[in-house]
Amino acid sequence: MSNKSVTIHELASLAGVSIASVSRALNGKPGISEALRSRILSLSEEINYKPNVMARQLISGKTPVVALCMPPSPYEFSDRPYFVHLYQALTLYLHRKGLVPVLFAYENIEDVFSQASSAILLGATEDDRPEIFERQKFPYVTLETGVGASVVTDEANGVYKLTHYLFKKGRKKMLFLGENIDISTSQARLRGYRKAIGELGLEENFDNVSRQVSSSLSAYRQMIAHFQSSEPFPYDTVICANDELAVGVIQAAEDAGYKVPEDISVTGFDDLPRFSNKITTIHQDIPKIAEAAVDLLSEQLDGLPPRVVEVMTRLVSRESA
Amino acid sequence: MSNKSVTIHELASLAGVSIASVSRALNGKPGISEALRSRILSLSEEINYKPNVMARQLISGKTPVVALCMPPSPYEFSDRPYFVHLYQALTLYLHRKGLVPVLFAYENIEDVFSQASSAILLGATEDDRPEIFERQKFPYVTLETGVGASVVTDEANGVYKLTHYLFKKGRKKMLFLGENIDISTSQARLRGYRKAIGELGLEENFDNVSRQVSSSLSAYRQMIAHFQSSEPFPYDTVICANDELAVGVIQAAEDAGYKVPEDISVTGFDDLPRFSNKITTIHQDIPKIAEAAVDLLSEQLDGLPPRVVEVMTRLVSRESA
DNA sequence: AAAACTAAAGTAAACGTTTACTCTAGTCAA
DNA sequence: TTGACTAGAGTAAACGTTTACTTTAGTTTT
Repeated sequence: MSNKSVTIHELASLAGVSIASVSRALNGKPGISEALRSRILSLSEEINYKPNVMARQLISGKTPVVALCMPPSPYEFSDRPYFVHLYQALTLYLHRKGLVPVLFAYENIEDVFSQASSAILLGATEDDRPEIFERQKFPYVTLETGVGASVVTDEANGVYKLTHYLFKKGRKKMLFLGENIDISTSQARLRGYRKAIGELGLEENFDNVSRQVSSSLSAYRQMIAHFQSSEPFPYDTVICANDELAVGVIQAAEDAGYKVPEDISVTGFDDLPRFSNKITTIHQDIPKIAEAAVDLLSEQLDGLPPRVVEVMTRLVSRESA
Repeated sequence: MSNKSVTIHELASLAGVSIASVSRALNGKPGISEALRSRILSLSEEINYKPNVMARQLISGKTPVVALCMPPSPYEFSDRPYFVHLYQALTLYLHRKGLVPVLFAYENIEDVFSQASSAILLGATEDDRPEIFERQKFPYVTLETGVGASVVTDEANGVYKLTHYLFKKGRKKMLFLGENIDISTSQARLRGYRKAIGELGLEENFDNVSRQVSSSLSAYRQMIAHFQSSEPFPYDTVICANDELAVGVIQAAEDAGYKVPEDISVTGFDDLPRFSNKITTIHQDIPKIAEAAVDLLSEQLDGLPPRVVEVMTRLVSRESA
C-alpha cells in the first residue's frame, strides 16, 4: 500500500515504452499499434494507475466542473431529504474521480453551460432540461428518466414486493397515497402497487396528495379529512410514495385515535436516515445510485455510448407495518 | 477583457523582477524586502492577477477539498430549505476560489480529517464540532456561532425591526413561535422579539415547537391545538422563527376559519424562494453569507487571524401581514 | 582591508501530464 | 534499387506555479 500514487513514468518504464505512448494508449489517441495499446491498458489496470487530475487540468487549462442540477423547486422539492442525501453522495464520488461538483438551482440552468463542462440532472423526469442539454450537445446524466445515460431504480418492483409482503401479513384493504402523481417516478411506484393488487385480486385504491410546500403536512391534512369523512376508516394499510408522506399519515392516524400498525399499517419509500428507526419502507441505495451516475458521466466524457444502469431497491421491515 | 488570465510571468516582467520574487511576495514567504513585496502586491492587485489553482495543486500534490459539514440531522435538519440554498451558494463560491466542495453528513465527521483539508460547519451553534476541529488544529469556519472565524447575521435585529413594524401596523398581541428554542439561533430571534416587546410595553408571549421530522406539520398541529383550546384566538399576530413554521401556521389558521392577514398576521424568517410569493418575512442574503464564509476560509488557509463577519437581514413585506 | 556573514534577488528544476515535433524502419511505387 | 510515404515509436517543450539552490552585493567582523 504505497502512499505515493503511481505516475505515468513508472507505468511507461514498466512497459518499456515512452510516456507519450502510454498517454496515447490511455486516451484513445491515434498513432499507436493496437498490440501496444492493449498491453499498456492491461498493465495500467494491473498496477492500478490513476492519472493525476491536477496535471491534466493544468495542461488542458480548465477544471472539470460538474453541474449538479437540482430539481425544479416547487415541483419536486430540491430540498426533499432524498435529494439532499444524493447531493452528498454525488459530491463525494465526483471528488474521488477528480471532478468538481457545483450545485445549480433549476432556475440557473443557463449558467450551467458557461460555468460547467458536464451535468447530472436530478428530478428531471418531466421537465425539458434533457432536451436543452441534448441540443447543446452538452454531456449529461439523468436519474430515473431511463433515456440516454441514466440511472434508474426498480421502484415499481419495490412497491410490488412491498404490496405482496403486506398481503402475506394479512392486509387486504390497501390505499396507495401518491404525491404529484403526474410525474413519472410517482407513476412507477403506483404501477408496482397496481400490478400486485391485480395479481392478488384486491380492490385498487389510490389517492393523490397535490403538490404543496410540505409533503408531511399535506399528507396529514388529507388523512385527517379522510378520517373525518368516513368512519371507520375503510383501509387497513396506507402505502405512501415516500417517507415524508408516511410521517404525515402516521401522525394523522395517531391524532385520530388509530394505532399504527395495529389498526393501520403505514409504509414509506426511500428509507431516509431521519425516519429510519420506525418506518417500514423501501430502501434506496443512495451511494450506489450516486456512484453509478458518476461512472456514467465519466463514460460520457470519454465519448462512450450512453447506457442505462439499474439499481435495486430492498424492502426494510420495521415497526410501522 | 482578455480571455487568457494573467500569469505570474507577466506580473514578474511588469514588475521587472523574477517569478520567484513574485511568488514569495504573494505567499508571504521570507527572503524579500518589504519595499518590493508591497510594490508587487499592489501591482498584482492592479492588473487583477489570480494565481492558477491547478498549477498550485499540481506542485503541492493535493486538492484543496473543503468539507461542507451538514447540521446534525434530527436536531437542525440538514434538508431545511435554508441549508440547501446555502449549499448551493457555497459550492459556487468555493469553486470560484479554486476550492473543491464535498458535502459531509454530521455522522461522517471523522472522515473530514482524512478526506478534506478545511471545513465549513453549518448549524454548529450547539454541538461540539468546533471543539473537535479546534483540537485537531483543522482550519474551519462556522456559521452563526460568533466565535473564531464565523459569519453571523443580525437575526435578533431582524425580528426586532419586524416586531416594531407590526406594531406600527396596529398589531398588539403578538405570539412568537420558535423551534428548538434551546439552540442559539432560535434564541437570537426570540431575543429580538423580546427587546421590541419590552420597548413597546406589550405582553410577551412565546411558544416553542418541539423538534420533529417536519417543521410545518409540527407548527400546524400546535396551532390547531391552540385554536381548539382557546376561542377566540387571543393573538392577532404569530411571529415564526422560520418560513416553514409560518407555512404550517397559515394553513392551520385557514383550516380553523381565520383569515390571514385580516384576523391573524403571520410572519416567517429566511425568505426562501419556495415561499417567497406570499409570506412577510426577514430576508437572509444567502449569497452574501456564502461569500463571506468562503472569504473567511481563505483567510484561515492563509494563516490570518480569525474574525467575525456580520451580514445584515432585511424586512420583506408581503401579503401575510 | 580582507574575510565572513547575510539579506535579497535570480535561476532552474520539479510537479505529472499532453502534444507538437522528430526519428526510425518498413512498405510501396516507379 | 532508390526515393517517397507512413505507421509507430520517442523526445522534449509546455502548462503555471513553488522552492532548493545559486548569485550578488552590502554589512559586519577582525
